[in-house]
Amino acid sequence: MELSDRYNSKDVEGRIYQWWTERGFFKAQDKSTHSPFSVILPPPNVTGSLHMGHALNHTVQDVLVRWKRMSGFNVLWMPGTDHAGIATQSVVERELKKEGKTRQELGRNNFVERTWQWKEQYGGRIVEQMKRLGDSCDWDRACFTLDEGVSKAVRKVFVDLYNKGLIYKGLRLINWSPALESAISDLEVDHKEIKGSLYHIRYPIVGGDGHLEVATTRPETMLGDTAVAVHPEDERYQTLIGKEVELPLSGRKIPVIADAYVDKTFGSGVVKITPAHDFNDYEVGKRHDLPMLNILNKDGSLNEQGGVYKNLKVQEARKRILVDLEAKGFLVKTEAHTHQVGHCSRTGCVVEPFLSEQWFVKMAPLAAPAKRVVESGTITFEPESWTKTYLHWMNIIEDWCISRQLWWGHRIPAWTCRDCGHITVSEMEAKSCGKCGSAQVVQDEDVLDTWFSSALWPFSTMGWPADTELQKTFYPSTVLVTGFDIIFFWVARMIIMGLEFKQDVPFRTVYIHGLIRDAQGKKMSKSLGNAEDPVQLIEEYGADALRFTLLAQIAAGRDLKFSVQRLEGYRNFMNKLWNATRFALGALKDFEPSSDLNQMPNRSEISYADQWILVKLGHLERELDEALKTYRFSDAANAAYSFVWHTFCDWYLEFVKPIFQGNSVTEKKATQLVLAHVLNRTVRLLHPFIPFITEEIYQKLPLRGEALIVDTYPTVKVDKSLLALGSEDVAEEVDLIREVITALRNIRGENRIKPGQKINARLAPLDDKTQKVLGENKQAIMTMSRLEICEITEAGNLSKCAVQPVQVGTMKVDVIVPLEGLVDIEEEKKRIRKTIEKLHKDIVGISGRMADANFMANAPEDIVAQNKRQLEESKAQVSTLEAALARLG
RNA sequence: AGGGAAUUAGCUCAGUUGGUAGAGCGCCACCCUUACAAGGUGGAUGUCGUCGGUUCGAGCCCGGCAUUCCCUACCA
Repeated sequence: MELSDRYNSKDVEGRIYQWWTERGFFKAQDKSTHSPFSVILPPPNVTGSLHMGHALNHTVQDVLVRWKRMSGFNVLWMPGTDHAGIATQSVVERELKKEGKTRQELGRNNFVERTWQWKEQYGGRIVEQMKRLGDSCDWDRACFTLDEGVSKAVRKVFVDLYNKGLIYKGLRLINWSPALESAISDLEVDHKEIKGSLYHIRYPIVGGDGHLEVATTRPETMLGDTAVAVHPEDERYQTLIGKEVELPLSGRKIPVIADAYVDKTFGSGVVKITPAHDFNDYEVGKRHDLPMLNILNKDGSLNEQGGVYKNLKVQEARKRILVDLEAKGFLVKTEAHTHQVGHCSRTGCVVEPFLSEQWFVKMAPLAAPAKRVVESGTITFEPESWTKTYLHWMNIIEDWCISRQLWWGHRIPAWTCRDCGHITVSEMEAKSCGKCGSAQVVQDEDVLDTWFSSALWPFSTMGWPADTELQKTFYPSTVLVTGFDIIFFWVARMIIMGLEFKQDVPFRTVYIHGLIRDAQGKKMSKSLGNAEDPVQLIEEYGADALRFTLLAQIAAGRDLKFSVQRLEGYRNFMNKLWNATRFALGALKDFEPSSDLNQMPNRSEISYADQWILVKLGHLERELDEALKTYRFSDAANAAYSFVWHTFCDWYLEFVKPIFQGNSVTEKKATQLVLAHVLNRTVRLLHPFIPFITEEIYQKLPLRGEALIVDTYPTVKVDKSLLALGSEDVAEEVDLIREVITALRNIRGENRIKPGQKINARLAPLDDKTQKVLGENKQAIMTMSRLEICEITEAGNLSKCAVQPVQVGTMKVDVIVPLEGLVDIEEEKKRIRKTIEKLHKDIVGISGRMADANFMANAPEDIVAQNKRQLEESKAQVSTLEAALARLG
């Protein structure tokens, strides 16, 4: 069983994942004596492919899920995919277009059938990509938002809300996407800054010879003007209020009204009012009972109200109207003007405010309880700062337009009676009118906003409205992990629906992570061409490396910049771990594990280094536990990284080498046992972060259970017997040894002594304890600093010597290297002077403080004592160094 | 306009209760030392944006300012 000297993720990941799946390790129990832990995966669009945002989002969830699974919880990670109304419909329409067909030609039923076929064929792609990343979801429970069960929930919710008067149909001004020929919600509108123009236009006053000058960015909407408005207190126009003006080009007469909405200082202080095509004007129109004149067709062209401009698209009509206005002398001037224009987040087209019959959810009564559960802390946001944003939004929430003029989605369960016009809303197909009994009923053509079904996801996936064991066990879920961009689309609406239909919140904690940006800090997007493909990166660097890169950088709700360079670094980390294992397995070749995995060595038999690594392992376990509990993933990842590389590899394995090469069988056996345990424990600790490599390693360990993924997660509280073998005191002693070795290496390095050249050293301990510790670790010091002779004795003559004082806790030693015949003395003088300078800086600072009566009077005793000690020691070290310097001549 | 966040080494960022600044990458020097050159050892680098306040003591707490970013809402 030879391991290659490079970790090759490609050989490992697919095989391991398949094995986990076959063994059913991801499965949740409907009912269990173990505490539940559940996470609902934000269902990605079936049309989608995995992007870096998913990679980050899923990695976080997988870490939590694996950590809890190993900690003995009954874990459910509920996966699924979203039908994504518009996105999916567009994909299929594009396909049809290639065949020269349209969905209208196909007809609704055939089109929907065709879309299902597309979903069956391609919809699984993103799921496969999720598996590449290592997502340990309970795949057998995977749902799709158009599944029969989920659809049933959707219909029930719709009907219930309708019966409660919380869903209504109404003629309203809504955001209309001409490209989709559908309504979209406020949230689906992106405001972009556009450099446009402000046109000043004359509206002649009826029965007078003057005119009013109106400023507008959208001259074409004047065809739909039903008034002009001035501020009620604007002196300039007092006499005109109540009079009429004539609409240029059409000659239609409209009133001059007064409304406080008008800003006297902007433009001319006169506003044209187009209630059917502007949200503010709509409100003004309602206040003044103005006619609402719709001038647009569904595709964004002008309708018959447009007169000679009929059938022209908005942009074209605008140009023609401007030409005509100019020709007839109505256009006063044109100013450059930048303003915000709404764009459809799906198609990018300019959104038109459009008067149309739509279905709405009345939000105010539903939002109130959803606000309270956050205010009261029943649901907490992590990081907490999002609470404010959430509450702010809930305060200004408007009714939610839920109907879409699409074919792909949940069709609205409402039937209109041809005879009496009554609307029958029903979970089952309505065969007759609920009022007059007529059989002439037709179902509403529209489908529901995709987010409507998403809002029910936390319980619709668990079998609701049926009363299932699954819901009893796992609802509410424990934590929801998502980006801030869908707090309002999704999180808020899930809270609302959960409270309304389950009488309980859908989750306890909302963990919000940031966005992934490129190395320059730009948002990753396909159109910018800077989007990294996670699947490609997994191919090249491995899923573990990618996961670790994301985890190491994720800081509470802040965006993170992704760079391949960093990914490479963590790929190297995987390799480091792999090679450490390779070494350890070599050292454990003749290791005979006891049948009892819990068998521990005797404390008296294990080495200093063994005790030290166990102490450090305990520290790591405490750090990881703390970090994971508080969602500090980067802290966790960094602690793990540092332990593996800088504690385990750099020091422990080096300390242990002489033992394995030595003659003491007892010592060797004890160290083997410790090494085997430490390695086992390390991969268990790292598994949630880097599941593949750790499972692969685990399967090769002499000490192991059946599968790492279901082994227990180590904490300082469980399996205490191993960690109890470490002693903090001994660990400090090993830290002294490390410092001594570092001092010797420093002397070598700075004096340019060749790594291969052995040198002699004198260690002058300044107390008995240090003397003993040095004596017992002499071999390690000699090996790791490449010494020929190592004397532990008093300092003696310092002539022609490099000197470095070392101190850890109360232990102190001067590290001395005779340099006779070795090096340029000047180099060593420089080195010593540098150290003295550093110490001097300390001394000046501390002496200043000690001389300050205020400090002495107010600072706590231990701080004063610490300063005092530090000062004395620094002074002592300086005098040693100065003596050495003097002897160097 | 309102709200939020950020400003620490060349770059990306940690720094959880105030007690003399850390990591990774990059950089410099030396080394293919039998786990790993995707490696080892050593080294250099910071008036912690700015001004003031609280404190014996501030990267951290408070206030002002500057710059940058994000969100929400909009001026026709």
